[in-house]
Amino acid sequence: MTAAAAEPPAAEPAAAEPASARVAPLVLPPQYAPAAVEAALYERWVERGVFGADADAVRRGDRPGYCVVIPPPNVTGFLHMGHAFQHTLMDALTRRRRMQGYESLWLPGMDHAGIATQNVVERELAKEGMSRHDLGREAFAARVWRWKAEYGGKILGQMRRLGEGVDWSRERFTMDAGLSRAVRTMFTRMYADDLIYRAERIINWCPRCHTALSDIEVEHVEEDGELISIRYGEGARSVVVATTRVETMLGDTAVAVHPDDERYRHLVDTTVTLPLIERQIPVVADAHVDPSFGTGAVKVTPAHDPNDFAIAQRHGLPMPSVMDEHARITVPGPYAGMDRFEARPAVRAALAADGRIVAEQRPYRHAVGHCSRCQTVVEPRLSLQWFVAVAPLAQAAGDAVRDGRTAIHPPELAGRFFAWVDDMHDWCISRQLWWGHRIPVWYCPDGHVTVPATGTVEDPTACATCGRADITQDDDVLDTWFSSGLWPFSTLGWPESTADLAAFYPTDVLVTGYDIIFFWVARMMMFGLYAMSDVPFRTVALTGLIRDGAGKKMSKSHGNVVDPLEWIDRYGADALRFTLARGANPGTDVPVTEDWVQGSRNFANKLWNASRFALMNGASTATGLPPREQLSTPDRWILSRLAAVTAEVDGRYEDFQFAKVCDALFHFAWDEVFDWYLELAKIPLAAGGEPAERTRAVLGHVFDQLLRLLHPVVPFVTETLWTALTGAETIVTAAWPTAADSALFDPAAEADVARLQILVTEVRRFRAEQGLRPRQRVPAVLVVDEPTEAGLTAGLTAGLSAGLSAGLPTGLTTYAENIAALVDARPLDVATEVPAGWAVVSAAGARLALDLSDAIDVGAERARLLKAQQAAGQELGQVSNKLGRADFVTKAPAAVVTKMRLRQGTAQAELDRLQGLLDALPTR
RNA sequence: GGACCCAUAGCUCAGCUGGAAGAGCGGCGCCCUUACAAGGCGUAGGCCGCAGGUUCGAGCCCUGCUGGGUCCA
Repeated sequence: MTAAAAEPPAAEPAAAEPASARVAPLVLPPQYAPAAVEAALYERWVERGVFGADADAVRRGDRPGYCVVIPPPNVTGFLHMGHAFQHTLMDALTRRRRMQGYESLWLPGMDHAGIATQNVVERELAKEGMSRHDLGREAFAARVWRWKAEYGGKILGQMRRLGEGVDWSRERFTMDAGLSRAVRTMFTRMYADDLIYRAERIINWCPRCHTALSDIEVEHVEEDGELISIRYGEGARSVVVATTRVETMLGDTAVAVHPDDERYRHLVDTTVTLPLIERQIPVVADAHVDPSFGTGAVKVTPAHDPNDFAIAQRHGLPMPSVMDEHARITVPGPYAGMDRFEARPAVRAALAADGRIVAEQRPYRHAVGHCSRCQTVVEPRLSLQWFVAVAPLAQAAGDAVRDGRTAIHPPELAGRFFAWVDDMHDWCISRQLWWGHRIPVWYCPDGHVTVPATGTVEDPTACATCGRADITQDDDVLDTWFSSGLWPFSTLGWPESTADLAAFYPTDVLVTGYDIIFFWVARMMMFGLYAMSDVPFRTVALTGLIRDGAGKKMSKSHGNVVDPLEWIDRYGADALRFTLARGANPGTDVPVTEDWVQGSRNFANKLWNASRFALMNGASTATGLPPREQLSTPDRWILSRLAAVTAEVDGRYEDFQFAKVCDALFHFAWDEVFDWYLELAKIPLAAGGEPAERTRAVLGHVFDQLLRLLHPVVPFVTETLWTALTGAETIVTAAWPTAADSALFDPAAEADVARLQILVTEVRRFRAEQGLRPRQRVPAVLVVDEPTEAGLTAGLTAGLSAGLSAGLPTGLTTYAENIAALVDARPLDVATEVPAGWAVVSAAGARLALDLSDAIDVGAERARLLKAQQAAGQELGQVSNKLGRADFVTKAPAAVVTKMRLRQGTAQAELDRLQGLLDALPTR
């Protein structure tokens, strides 16, 4: 990497001199070196505050507001490919809006990740031979804060590497004072509204983390287990039940059967003997038992299974716990103190010895819940916890989507959302941790509960019921998600009514993966609607999952995780971003491999070199576009195409079609601007004078607009090139191109260039098939039937506009020199007849003859023409067949029939053309 | 077990309300042409998973089947 690359050329006073006088200095090296410029560009953006959003500007009505909040990453986390993916999309959305003149706020921050962070710090302590209990609660919390200051939030630095245009002045953390106040406010308000309650329920317990987990913190994994069938009772008074967790039978308090099940009717309301324990337990009839599953009888362990708990509640059964917080057996006797996984075979052996086991199925595939933080098998456990009564909130969240206040993109994934909110269990929000927002509830020794009134900041000092001063606060903290759910408004200052809230709430878009729709969407929706009486975001844009090249989900367990930073190092942030955005079809998964990133890097480099060519040839935005009548056909063509692509890109952004945005820009840039317009521009640039000036202006305009259109996705390379082209400060706040200028649409120019492309392509193909070396120049003539203007030949040989043609399509004769250059023919002349022995290529209504010195491969050419003729004949046959059917002609829409007739004509003409070429082939 | 999504070129995916099968990468051939070999030019490759149905017409709509995937139990 050169010094020139490290110093972005933006500061050059490019526009100061007349464009014609500018001999562009070769400040740009022939290869783009992202690593040399990215960090400096990012620092400059932040220093200049280009990402800062001004709420007052929105309030004053200067600019509309636009806001995206980042679903807060975990303070212990690092940037993974999924982040890079979603953040790229959010960055593109907010950068485009910023360019469109919105006051665009992209708000960053992190959540405190209660379990994960506590685990990290506890591991640290363990290395010092300590536990958090040795430190005590306050010292432990202080230690976590210290850890955060030193090691936490690595991801924020990595976000800079990716080029994320976030407003760092608004960075938030869920444990900050402001957000903590939001949590306290939310809790107390919901408590007052009876939306939060405390109850003894079966919750998911992690025996390693020693805390309750919510349903979504449990991951179900298919595992090979065993299904053991056990006989309870004796003889006619016996029943067989099956279980995968034999040890829980120590806590059984009943056997349940379906009330209509004839097989067990005689047993209902009697008792059977529970083996090993030798306790009589009742047989109860419960309609929730599935008579077709297993034997139709189920053992009931109320304290260790949610379904059994429900049965026990309905039948007033006792609910003894048989395990402690470590999942060790507490039942007195031989198993006391055993871990559940030790007790399992021990209990099974004892049952076997007792002749109780009637069947064993092994392996038995079934889903086992694991702690999402430490992968320990979760134990359902009866305990006293705090819950959110979600029914009314979930209903409101569902309704907001149903009635369109929040749109889900793509719409077919809305079903996932409804499936979740329409069948949501109450949410367990208490956690037996020391890191998090402590539950704002106090108890007095008499058992009274004190919850501060909403809005009070101070902790209570006396029991609200009896006035006793010796009250103690609940030991537990709130689920991290309780604070993350407030994110879209707590970060904007809620519960204060701030300028930020007024300007930016509801936020515009939430970008997240369809796999975790319930995490973010459902909870933020519930809380936003409750606290703000409005949805937290207008739109939810769902992305797919990042997969590896083989289509496997990227995950640690698969061992296929790629660190995005590595690819940024190797190929640049823009290459990674472009790859991810280009794969982003709404709601579908994105496989990424290094090949793709390489391809994107190649594109950035191509853009770099094309821009470099333009700059070296004096491309400039200083003069603006010349008047239309001075523009050449290629000029008008590329401007027309630019207008069309601008419109397309704009439209695709509105539907979150990032893949199509990128694809449209990729093809426009490479296939049209770089491959054709630049080649066509070389002629007037070489000619100098007015044509060169005109071309410099058009080049300047096209690159200016193209770079702007690309900027939201590839910010670094576009910033570098655009500032070099325009001499302006930064592209970040440059105006977003609009397609409003439809005057630029020019179908005639597009048609002319299309014909030119067809002719050139045909000639190139012919040359290649004839074995001509790419740079081998051969004499050629454009064959015209009847030159009706005397100036034609003169005009062509001068390489300038003859402006007329006979037997040639408009514009083609004008660009004889272009054609000559494009097909490596030299010189290109004009004649009315094909010189004897020359080969002829005909296309787009023109004929071009090449002097191959009688050396053409007649056989090869004949074979190709025959093949082409066959294809054309097939087309003609199909179309004619269709047109020959009365059904089609009468029932198909007129437009389709017309189109079909047109195709028929085209096919016939093609056949004729090919026949002409065949006839003209030497017969040797 | 329940629900949803997917099946199109060797690979990964586009294909809008049904009216001539597309891209990227990879493959093959020729070129180091003064913007670019991270490049240029040309080119091959597809009973659109299977079986029915609707329609003048189906990659697209309907039914069933098979094979993948995801989420929830």
